[in-house]
Amino acid sequence: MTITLGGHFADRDTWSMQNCPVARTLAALGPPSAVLVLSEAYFGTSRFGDFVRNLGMTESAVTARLRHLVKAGLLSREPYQEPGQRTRYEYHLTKMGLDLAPTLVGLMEWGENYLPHEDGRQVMLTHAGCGADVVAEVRCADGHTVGVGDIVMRAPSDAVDGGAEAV
Amino acid sequence: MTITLGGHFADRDTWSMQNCPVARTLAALGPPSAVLVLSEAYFGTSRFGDFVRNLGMTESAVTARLRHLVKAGLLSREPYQEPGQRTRYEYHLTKMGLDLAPTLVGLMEWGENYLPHEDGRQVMLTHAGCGADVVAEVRCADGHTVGVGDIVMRAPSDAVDGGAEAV
DNA sequence: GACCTGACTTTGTTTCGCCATAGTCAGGGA
DNA sequence: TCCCTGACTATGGCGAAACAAAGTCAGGTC
Repeated sequence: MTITLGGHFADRDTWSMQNCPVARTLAALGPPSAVLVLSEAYFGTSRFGDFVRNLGMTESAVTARLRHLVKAGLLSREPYQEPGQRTRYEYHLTKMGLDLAPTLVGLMEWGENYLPHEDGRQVMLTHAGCGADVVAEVRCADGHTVGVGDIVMRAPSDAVDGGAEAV
Repeated sequence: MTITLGGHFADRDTWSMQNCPVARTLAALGPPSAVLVLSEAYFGTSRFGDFVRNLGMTESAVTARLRHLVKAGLLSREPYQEPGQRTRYEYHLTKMGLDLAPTLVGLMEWGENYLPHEDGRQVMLTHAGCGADVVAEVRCADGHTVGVGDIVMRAPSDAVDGGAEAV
């Protein structure tokens, strides 16, 4: 079961993965440790020392990751100042960073479902509003849950053609 | 806006990212190139030579990535034989691999939304059943769309307590 | 057995990322 | 200015990953 390649993408041999959107996103993110830094930001961590302590990474590695994520626009670096102390900076998720929520939630759920901690599941994500379990899903704009086999990949111009066919 | 840390996770200083589910998933996936290999499998590619050609990676790199993904259970290695030819192997997504769809779709959408190709958006994912656009979303079991700020992270035992409070 | 060739292994090189460690910078207060 | 210390820089070492290139393996057919 795979994504159906339609229109422009129907012939797999005629297009390249080079510079595909997934690759572009991965470049913006950086190495796996960057994903962990981003996760940490999702958990509310914003200060340098806390990232270092919570992630168990060295200061130089955290510095490099944070810098890259700020440059990529996923985090913003904002000054703060405790009374009587110097100006420091916090790292906050930008809208760009927040929009990776399905990806992050998907990674977390997958890990809990397939590679649980030896003591079993450790993390539940729930909806503050209603208490129900939270997951990342693939859906369509009409609200259907879409399996991989029901996904069609096309070019924007192809989509227009598809609409014409529906008429 | 971040995930709310509840119950067991409320005090950020008392738990560690070490061996968290996201980290476990990332370890199972491997380096960014492994994500591209997995994406390729989502596009329907299954044969060694096609992975190599479509990804523009060397044979040895593809070999290493495929082997790791098979070992992690995301891909299965299945024999096939064209008439008059030797037995070869195809690499197919397992259920474990398929369940990373929200993550993969999220990466793709994010890339198209924030880092479009110079010629603009290249990829549209649509629902074969109704033609509507497909996206990865964070939702709760009751069907609500959940923003990051409305996500509560708790331990499974906490969730039980939460239920008691609701009563 | 020889041949074919897809798939994989090996080797050397380069690059990158992370670590440990030492040192420097920066922005306040005293 | 000095002191403090959070944040960052620099350096050397190591491992992983990817590449280029060469070589080997494996499962058929003839």
